[in-house]
Amino acid sequence: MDKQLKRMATMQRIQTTGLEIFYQKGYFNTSIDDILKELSLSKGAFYYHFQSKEEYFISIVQNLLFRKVYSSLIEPIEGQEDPLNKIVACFDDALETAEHNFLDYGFVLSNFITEFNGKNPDIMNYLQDILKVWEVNLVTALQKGKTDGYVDRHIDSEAVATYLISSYIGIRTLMVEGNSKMLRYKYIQQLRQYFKLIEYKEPA
Amino acid sequence: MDKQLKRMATMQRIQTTGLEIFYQKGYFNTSIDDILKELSLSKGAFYYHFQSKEEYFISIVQNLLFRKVYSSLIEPIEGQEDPLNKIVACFDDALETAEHNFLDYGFVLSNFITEFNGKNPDIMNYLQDILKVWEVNLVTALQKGKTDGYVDRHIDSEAVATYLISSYIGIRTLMVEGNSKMLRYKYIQQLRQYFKLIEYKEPA
DNA sequence: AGGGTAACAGACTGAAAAGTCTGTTTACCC
DNA sequence: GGGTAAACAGACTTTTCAGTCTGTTACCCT
Repeated sequence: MDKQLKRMATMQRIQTTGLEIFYQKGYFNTSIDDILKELSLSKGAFYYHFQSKEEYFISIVQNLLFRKVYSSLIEPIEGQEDPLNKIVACFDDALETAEHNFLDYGFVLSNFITEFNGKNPDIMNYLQDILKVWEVNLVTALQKGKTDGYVDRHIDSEAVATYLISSYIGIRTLMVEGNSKMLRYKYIQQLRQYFKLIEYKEPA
Repeated sequence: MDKQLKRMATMQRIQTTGLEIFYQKGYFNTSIDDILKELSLSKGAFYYHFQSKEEYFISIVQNLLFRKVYSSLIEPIEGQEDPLNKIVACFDDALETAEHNFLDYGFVLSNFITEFNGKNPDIMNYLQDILKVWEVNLVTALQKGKTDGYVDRHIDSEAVATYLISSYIGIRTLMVEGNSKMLRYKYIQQLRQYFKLIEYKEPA
């Protein structure tokens, strides 16, 4: 195989597996050996490609996590008509993947934010940047919804975006306890209710 | 000092400091030595009172965390008239203490749930029990609100309770990034909006 | 007052984990 | 096909940490 390609492939492999295990066990509770065992790879290989555990984790955040959050939670809404329904559909999709124990990257993100809060400001910045992109994009979608006649002009888009993200993070935290199907159903139900307040009303 | 009292006092001291440091640094990232250094106490003293780090943590959850969650988030609502306004006031209070970097126990709880998820089922049970008590109590308050004429009879109390807890946990996760005053304001604003849907409406 | 036990001190042990270093294999180039 | 550097293997070092163990102090009871 081409060496450049091989290098890329190996790094990808190490990062992908790392994200899964860091998510499952937490950063501080996961050893490099845990990941290498899963990969049947040696220490030498790892430290050939990455300088340290921290630099390795940051590369995962930037390369994998950011892109995944973008493609699963931002792109499906970006530039679309009818933002409210798109948001509901997008959140519901993400929660469904979470139900089947796959990675739900919005939650992975908030999980890491919780873990690194107050412990590693450097990593926190990278994580919060993703959160900001998400928030900015929701605000943009809501504003566009106003001009397109889908969203009530009087609402505070930033407040709504904040409320949306917080409720999403919260419901995913609750979903870890198991009864996730019911929780998802209840959550989406209440989200639709909430959106009734926000949607454009025909002027009387 | 009476020996029994001294024993209680020392254990309390160890537990209180432990909760603070575990919250700040995380369970897995905190060593017993960290806590003992803060207390100027020895290993011998610690292991005289507690069997292991795990048993120690569980005692903190049951003795301190449970009671604090109860007194800060459950008791203020329990049995009161006008549950919706009581809930807003209670959440606002808790978020205000969080702003000043004091311990907000609802968040401490969800923090630990995030940290122990998938890692320690035993501890998870103790944590989720607290969450259940919180939820049950909100449901009860909402139901009582229905009979007392404060809450719309058509709402799904369990769904609302779930939504409340999740949004609270979520907003606290977001508040770690600093701009907490604004976040709190936006959150409470949207919460009031949401409650307009739920409150009792005079029959036409 | 002094024996006994609870409460505590702190050195020690063993395991785990991040990172290093030296040696080996594999792929590319001439 | 042999030289070279990239890619990897794995033993080793150093630190950290949970838990142990032996010794010491403080308090209580008779």
